[in-house]
Formats: sequence, C-alpha cells, structure tokens
Amino acid sequence: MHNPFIQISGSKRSLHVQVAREIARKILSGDVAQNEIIPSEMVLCEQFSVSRTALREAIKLLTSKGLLESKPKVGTRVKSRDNWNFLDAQLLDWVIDLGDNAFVYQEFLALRKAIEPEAAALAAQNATAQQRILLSATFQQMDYVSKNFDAKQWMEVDMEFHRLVFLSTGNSFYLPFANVLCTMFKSFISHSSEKGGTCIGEHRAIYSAIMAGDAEKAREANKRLLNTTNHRLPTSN
Amino acid sequence: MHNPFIQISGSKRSLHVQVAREIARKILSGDVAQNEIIPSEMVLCEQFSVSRTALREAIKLLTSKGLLESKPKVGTRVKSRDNWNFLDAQLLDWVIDLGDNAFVYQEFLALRKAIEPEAAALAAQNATAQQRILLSATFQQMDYVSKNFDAKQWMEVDMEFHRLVFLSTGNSFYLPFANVLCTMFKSFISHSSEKGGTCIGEHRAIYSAIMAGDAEKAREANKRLLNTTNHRLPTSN
DNA sequence: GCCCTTATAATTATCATATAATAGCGATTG
DNA sequence: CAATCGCTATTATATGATAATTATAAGGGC
Repeated sequence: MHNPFIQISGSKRSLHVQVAREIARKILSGDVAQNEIIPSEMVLCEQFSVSRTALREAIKLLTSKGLLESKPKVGTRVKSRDNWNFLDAQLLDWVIDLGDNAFVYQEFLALRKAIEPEAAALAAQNATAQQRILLSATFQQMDYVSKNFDAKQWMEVDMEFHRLVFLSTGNSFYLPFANVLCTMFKSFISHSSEKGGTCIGEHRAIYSAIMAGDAEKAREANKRLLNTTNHRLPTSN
Repeated sequence: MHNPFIQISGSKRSLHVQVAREIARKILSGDVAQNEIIPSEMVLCEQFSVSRTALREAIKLLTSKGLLESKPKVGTRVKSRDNWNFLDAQLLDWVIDLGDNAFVYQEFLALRKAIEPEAAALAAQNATAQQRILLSATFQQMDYVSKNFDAKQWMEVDMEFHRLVFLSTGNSFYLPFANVLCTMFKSFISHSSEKGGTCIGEHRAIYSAIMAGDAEKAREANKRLLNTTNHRLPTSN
C-alpha cells in the first residue's frame, strides 16, 4: 500500500492528463518542432512508464486541442501552431506554466481590448434578472474590497466580475472567454504578489451602465478600464 | 474482406470520433440535460456497439472540450453550458450539424463584430512579409472572382482572406478564430445556395489598409464590412 | 439519539495483450 | 520504366483483468 502522506510530485490529476501535460509542454515550448513526428506509442509508453491506454487517452486529449494528429502507419504528427486552440483554458494553463508570461499577458490584453467592450455592451442588453442580481452582489464585494484592500481578494472579485459579464452576454461564443479569463487571473494570483490599483471607478461605470441597460456606455466604460495605465501590467513575472 | 464500394453511412472518421459526435449531439441538443449523469461505460458500450477503449477515447475528447467530467463511483456528468468551448472548431461543427443555425450565425456575427476589426488592425501592424504576399495573392483572386462571379468560389476566397487576417495578427489568441471562421464558412458553402453581394469595395479597403500598415483604417474598414446590410445574413437556412 | 469510523459496492482508471486496419515503401513483373 | 502486389511498421479497436476512488450504508462509541 502506498503511503498516502507521500504526495508524489506530479500526481495532481488523472494519469493521462499528466502525460498530456508533459507532451504539451514539449510541443508548446518548441522542444519538439511543428509538423514533426513524435515517437511511436510503444516508445512513449516506456518513456512515461504508463500503459498504452493512458498514453492514447493523453494523445486524444491533445488531438482535441489541435496539437496532434495521428494516422496509422505514418505516426503521430505535431500540428502547426495555427491549429493550436489557445482559447482552451487547459491549454492556456499549460502555456502559462511554461513561464515566459510577460508576452502572453500582453497578447491577452490585446484580446481583452477587442472582446470585453463588446461583451459589456451585450451584457447591458441581454443580462437576465438573475445575472443582474449576481453582478450586483459581486460589485458590492468589489466596492468593499477596494476600501479594505487585499490584493488576493481584489483579484478574485475582479475576476468574478468580468466572468459574469461574459456569461451575461447571452452569446454562446462569448462564454469560453469566461474560463480563459479565469485561468489567466488565477495565474496572476499565484504568480504575482504586486498590488496595482483597483480601478473601482472604471468598474463602477461598467456596472452601472450594464444595470441601466446602456450598451454604448458599458462599451466605452470597459474600453476606459482596459486603457488605464495602472491596470495590471505584465511588468514583472 | 469488406466490399470497398459499400460506403457505410456513418463511417467517415475514426470510431471514437463518431461516438463522440453522437454523444455531443445529445448534449448540445439538450437531449440529455446539463449536470445530468450519463449512463455508465458498459451501458454506452452496448448502446453504440463499440469497445470500452473506443468509448473512453470519445469521452476523453468530449471532456477536453468541456462537455463532460468523469469521476470514479459517481459516473460521467454533463457539465453546465458555460463550460462548453464553443470556440472549438470541431464542437462548432457539431453545433452546426444540429440545424438551428440562424441563431448561431447571428451570435457568430456578434463575435466577428468584436474581434475582426481589432484583428485587421493588428494585422496591419504585425503581418510578416510572407503573410502580406499571401494576403495580396488572395485579394487578387477575390477581385477576379468578384468580376467573374461564382458563389462557391467567392465564399472560398472570402474565407481565405479573413483567415489570413487572423493569422497575420501575430497574436496567439487570435489564431483559433481562423479555424472557427473556416468551419462557419464551410457550413455556409454546403448548406446555402443563396448568393449575396461580394462587398469587394469594403474588402479592398481592408486589404489596402493592412498593406499600408494603417491599423486605424483597417479597423474601420472591417467595421464597415460587418455592418453592410447585404452582408451574408442568416435569413434562411 | 447522534456523530464518527469503517465496510461495502458501483464506477471509472489503468494495465496488459491480442487482433484489425491503414498506408508508406520496396520488390516484382509485364 | 511503370504499374501492381505484398510486406511491415504504426495506429485503431477489442477484450478482459485489476486497481483506485468515493458515495452510501452499516456499525460502534459517546
């Protein structure tokens, strides 16, 4: 029997997810080149000391995210980078774990600038009664935390606020951004200890506009927030 | 030996993908409710007449896209809708196959309006020399097809043009939209036969702005295109 | 009677092995 | 020289067995 107190270093989740993560790291880091054929199943099984079942499930997971493609006789090939689904929370998590995050944060900010103002506008138009209640409760927490400041708590309510905006758009294609955003914020929480401003004023403007159903105002307020210079910046890791 | 002339109806791809597609349909259509536990592996194996290997690989695929979550003893649960990754080309393909596409097209247009103008702006700033060459070649084809009009050919060059814009942003998070867009366009090509205008003027404006490196102009031109009323509309199937 | 611990059982997770299907590549032959 | 056929490496699928997990129930102490 294993000693349950000994926490094996990499044994967070199921086995095939661990294997998938390892392979993903090598692909994302460029350790194995795009369009390259990775070693055969048997070889990888030995390398990771897992059964073919576990390995194949790992490969299926990566295939689903656009990283790999398998064909009989030819092998399993790494797909080119423009097939990798960076809008997948799990994949993003692996990217973040790689370390060179300043650039990732910068790219993500460019995405937020495109998507969040529109999301806020849509939320102003489409948020349901219950979503407005949740948004209201969350903003009250923001207001409280901004006065009794705590960096970690702020990050959490900030994340929840923007997450709710995406969920309130009533548009299926905006939903995934909620999870991607959460992954990014959690990375901030765990990797950084810097404080940064709360931007409570800008958030209040977004909140008020959404509650008032004013799409244009919500859009502009969200734009202002994202252009705020003291907004969380990827200055250091 | 099988008769190679007999094309079995559903034998397009690998077995586990077919199974995944079937399960996905039931989830996406609401046939099985969110947060519901689906039948156990053994039951599903019988139901689909496949081995546990194939079934498990299918479930792993769906889990990766946020549709399912499995735990020992408790079973496999359908995750709530806000976990479904609609920005996954394969998942989107399944959604489209479901049929009620007018609403999907409408939602997608709302996404394009947010993301494409920014993508065009980024492309104007960041497109590499080779990407500009590709863009140039594609636009010349557009120009030609707009004069010798063919609906299908137009759809294809139109798709390629916007795809290249996404790839030219130099931003990882914009890449996945290229595939999502392609999936959507292919759905148009196969499901509709209506013609619609070519909007060659608006496309030319985008193209010129990108080539000139004028981000602001590219953004505005792309906005104009998406606001064009005779732009492909989800009027009918 | 109530709470904590332990045992049970159902389900997924993993392993191991065998067989089938696929397709690249070379040999063979006309 | 070219077209075809067969060989072989690789993934795809099937089958059966064992381990790990955890909700639920059973039991025992207070």
